[in-house]
Amino acid sequence: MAKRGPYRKGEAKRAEILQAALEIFADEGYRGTSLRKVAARCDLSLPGIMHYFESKEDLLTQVLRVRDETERARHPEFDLVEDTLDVMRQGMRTPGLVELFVSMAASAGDPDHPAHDFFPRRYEILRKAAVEHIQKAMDEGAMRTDIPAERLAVLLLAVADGIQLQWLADRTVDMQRPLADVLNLLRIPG
Amino acid sequence: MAKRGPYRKGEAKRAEILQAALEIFADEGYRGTSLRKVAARCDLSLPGIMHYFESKEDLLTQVLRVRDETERARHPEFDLVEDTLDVMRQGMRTPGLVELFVSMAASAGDPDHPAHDFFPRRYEILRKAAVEHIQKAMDEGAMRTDIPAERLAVLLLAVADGIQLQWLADRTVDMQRPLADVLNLLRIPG
DNA sequence: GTCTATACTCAGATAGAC
DNA sequence: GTCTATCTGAGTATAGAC
Repeated sequence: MAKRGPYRKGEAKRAEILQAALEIFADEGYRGTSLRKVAARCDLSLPGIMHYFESKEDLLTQVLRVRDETERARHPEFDLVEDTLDVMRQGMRTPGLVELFVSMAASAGDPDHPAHDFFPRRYEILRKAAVEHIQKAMDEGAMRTDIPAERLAVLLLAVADGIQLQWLADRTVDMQRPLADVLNLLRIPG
Repeated sequence: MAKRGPYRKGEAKRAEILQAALEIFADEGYRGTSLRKVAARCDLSLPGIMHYFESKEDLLTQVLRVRDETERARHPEFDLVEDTLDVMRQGMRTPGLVELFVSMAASAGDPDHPAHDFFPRRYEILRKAAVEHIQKAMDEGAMRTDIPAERLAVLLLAVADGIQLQWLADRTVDMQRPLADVLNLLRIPG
């Protein structure tokens, strides 16, 4: 399935553009970052970029995908607590990407938005992974079972997302604390 | 302090514009709603609107303010549980406003954004109100005290915001459940 | 003070040459 | 595969009528 010639180069360029976009949004924040800036960093014109992507929103959606994949690669085996906390730490280093994520989440409600499917899928994956680990903790008797694992997963994700919103407004809030707090509430004493 | 003549009319028009904007964003969603549409609904030209507001972002910030005030007016005396749940119900009826809120939260990180102060202030107010009620519940022995009220307030707000993000992606998720779940976790059994 | 008309700027998107 | 040139539509800025 190894591609040859121009195809290979195209894929590489596509990846380069996505990486450039990710860095620029990370560095300069979501607001006021245009595709022309991204183009400049790739030694390309705007149409040069549009050759590889259907639209700006399409490009940004794929930036989110790349970021997720990068994060996933950093965590070969998933650990509910440690990994979630690490994602927060990662976010604190790249506010622009958190802004991008939140902004896209707002627009992706529109069925015509290229990220319209991305978010539900993403939540489904995260929820499923969380449920697994919660269930395991329950089986081990380390976690209370009076609320079903599925509901706890939704709750945990909500805390993780919600604290990021507060953090965007006030960068002094502790992003890790609330997560630790809910987890403690769920832990069976002893 | 009653104003007269043109002043009065100006204030009225300003309010009318904000109301129109609120309705259009509520009805048609955040994405692809332009100020020209808002202008049309007010029988005004675009510059006519800009006479009253510094910029689009300024206008939208004030829409958020109006919405908050409307909500507050619906709840003369604040009740932590019931009111938060009611705000969720309100949001379910107006997804476009939730999108607007989230989108603004993303951009308002920029110090130059007109809503840059709005969000921290808002969170501070909500947190303070929440702390008060949590403290009262603690004093009454109805809520566990092993986590300080201030931290619980942050946690509760995070759940409320976070569940809205999940709901934007998948409108079948239960927005009230997670809130009810954390509150149950905090309640002292018996 | 209220508002329109006009014009300008900059973003993303598109056409077509090379 | 990439550019130049252009288009469209958004927000914005200014001049001036009423």
